[in-house]
Amino acid sequence: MTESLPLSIPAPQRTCTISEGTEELVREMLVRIGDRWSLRVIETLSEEGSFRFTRLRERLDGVSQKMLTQTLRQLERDGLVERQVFAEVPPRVDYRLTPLGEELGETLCGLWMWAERHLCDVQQAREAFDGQAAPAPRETAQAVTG
Amino acid sequence: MTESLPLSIPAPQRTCTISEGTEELVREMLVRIGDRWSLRVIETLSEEGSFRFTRLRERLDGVSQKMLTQTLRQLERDGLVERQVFAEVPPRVDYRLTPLGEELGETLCGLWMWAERHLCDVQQAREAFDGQAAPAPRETAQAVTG
DNA sequence: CTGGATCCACGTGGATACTG
DNA sequence: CAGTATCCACGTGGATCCAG
Repeated sequence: MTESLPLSIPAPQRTCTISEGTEELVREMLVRIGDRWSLRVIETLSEEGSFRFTRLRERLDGVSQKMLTQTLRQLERDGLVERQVFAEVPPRVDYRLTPLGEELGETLCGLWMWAERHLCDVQQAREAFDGQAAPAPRETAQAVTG
Repeated sequence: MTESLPLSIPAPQRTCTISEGTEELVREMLVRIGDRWSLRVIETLSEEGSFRFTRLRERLDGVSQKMLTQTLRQLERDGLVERQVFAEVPPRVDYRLTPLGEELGETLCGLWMWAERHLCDVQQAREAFDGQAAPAPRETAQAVTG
């Protein structure tokens, strides 16, 4: 298990060497894009470029106005999404991914493919876990004798 | 970003659109490992192999007993973490990553490196966003004169 | 059309007490 | 030592109303 440290980081290139903050940021980003809508926003914008508010909301069928606004604000704050406001009547606002957001989307692709590869594995693991939870007290189910 | 990817990912140009269930699973996994402790559990187990409950809890200083148990259960349910119960007194339980969990950890490495590369970018974006929120009504900051 | 503000339901995480 | 159960605080997401 020491042949490859998956989560250890080789060598930072940037001047901001904050190994501490990196873990924090990773978790923050996971939480951020793991919320109900961010991932779909990134996916949609990544595939089809620019979207205006209402059009985007239609695409993410089920999202409330508040949540879409909130989601877009958070993504914008992290520099992942860019807002372009047109001084028109009625108001028009376009949203699109920044280069930073696009790169994150590409990075997410690795996770995407992991999920695709192991979708069945996870589902089976869950079924097995849930299945053995009911019939037996599982605490002693696979107890090892020495 | 093909040169820095740890996995043999074929350089996606855009978000890879796959099946419905995959997106759901991706979001689930993001939420799961994005919670307060899962990422650290995976990281710790990935780096140092097997851990028993209390030892692991010491490592994740700050985690409550309930949350560690809950976190481990969820990871176990998804087939990412394996439990080994010893029928001893006092009780002993060892936790370690499954191959599936290790592969996920490796996949997460891509995200990790993204965060490392763009830690400054994100921080600056946040400062810029928060900074312009107060002084100006930002809605008309980059408005287009149509 | 865009989106801020408010009220509310619910899930999650933490502290504590107790069990095997 | 490992784990369950309970109570509680808080954040998050949704519905709705209101404003530019």
